[in-house]
Amino acid sequence: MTTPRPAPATTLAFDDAMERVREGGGRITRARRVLLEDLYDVGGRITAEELAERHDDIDLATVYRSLAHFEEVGVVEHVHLGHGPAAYRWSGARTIAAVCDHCGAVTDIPADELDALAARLDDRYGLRLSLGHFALSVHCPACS
Amino acid sequence: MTTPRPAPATTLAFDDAMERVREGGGRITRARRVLLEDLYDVGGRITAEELAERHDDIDLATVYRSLAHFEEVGVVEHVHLGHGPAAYRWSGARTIAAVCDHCGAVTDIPADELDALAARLDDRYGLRLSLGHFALSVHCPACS
DNA sequence: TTCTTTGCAAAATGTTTGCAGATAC
DNA sequence: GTATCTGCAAACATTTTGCAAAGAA
Repeated sequence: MTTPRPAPATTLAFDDAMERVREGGGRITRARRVLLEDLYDVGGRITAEELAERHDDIDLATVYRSLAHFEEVGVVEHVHLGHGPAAYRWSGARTIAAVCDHCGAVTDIPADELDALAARLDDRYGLRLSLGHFALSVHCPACS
Repeated sequence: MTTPRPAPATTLAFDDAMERVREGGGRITRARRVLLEDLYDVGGRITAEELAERHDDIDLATVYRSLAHFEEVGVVEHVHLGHGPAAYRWSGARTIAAVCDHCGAVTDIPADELDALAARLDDRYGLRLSLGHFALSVHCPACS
């Protein structure tokens, strides 16, 4: 089989993110630059603790504070995957997490699978589905 | 004796739940009976801490352990509403929670709004959508 | 210089566990 | 009688906060 070319992982460029961090009233410190680079490079989801482990000159509290600032200016988002710590990733990915209730496996599914639901919720209840902060709970094939 | 209780919107009868608790290898203790009655009567979602507050002769640890046992035998289910504590409710309700990212307001929507999505996820990814343990993240009308 | 951010330690929050005594069966 | 359940206290996991020193603008 041919390996499909990966879709662009994000619509948010690295330099734009830096710009937003600055515009949000924040300073570009070494810790923030390093964390932002790492989040960008990782592409997928990562916990605050994992980030701190990868940069043992950056305190976990600093990681949390940086992530909070990044979220405020919209360059990262976090999701709660059931139990355990929150998972952070670079903004703009067009997938949402489906977490297996049983084994915890995370499957990413294209966000547009939810377009119909989103339209309906908006229509009938005035609710705007928020794709970033949201995980689906499922049973994966292996656990079904 | 069995206290007759008005039936809330669930497909699981109170006596059946008691039976399941017993069949699951569990004993019917005073704490369990009281908690089960309260969960049944409340109908909606409630946190472990709220349950403990309503019954100050029952320790919070006992509440958690009882809830865990109730979940094992399928008479209650819990959902993570974003931040904060998990919320428990009697099994069998056919609604799912939509939590406002911004203000935390919870709107219950009929579970069948998700039937189409569930069918599609099963079809395309082999994932079985799990309605119990699952909250949608939204912006409510007031916060939009 | 001035205001923000950092590291460290401590607190806050939500949940789980160990243990000795109480209770259901 | 005996295995399970309970209360209490302590541990645990994740996240937040206070504060003095370091760093960005």
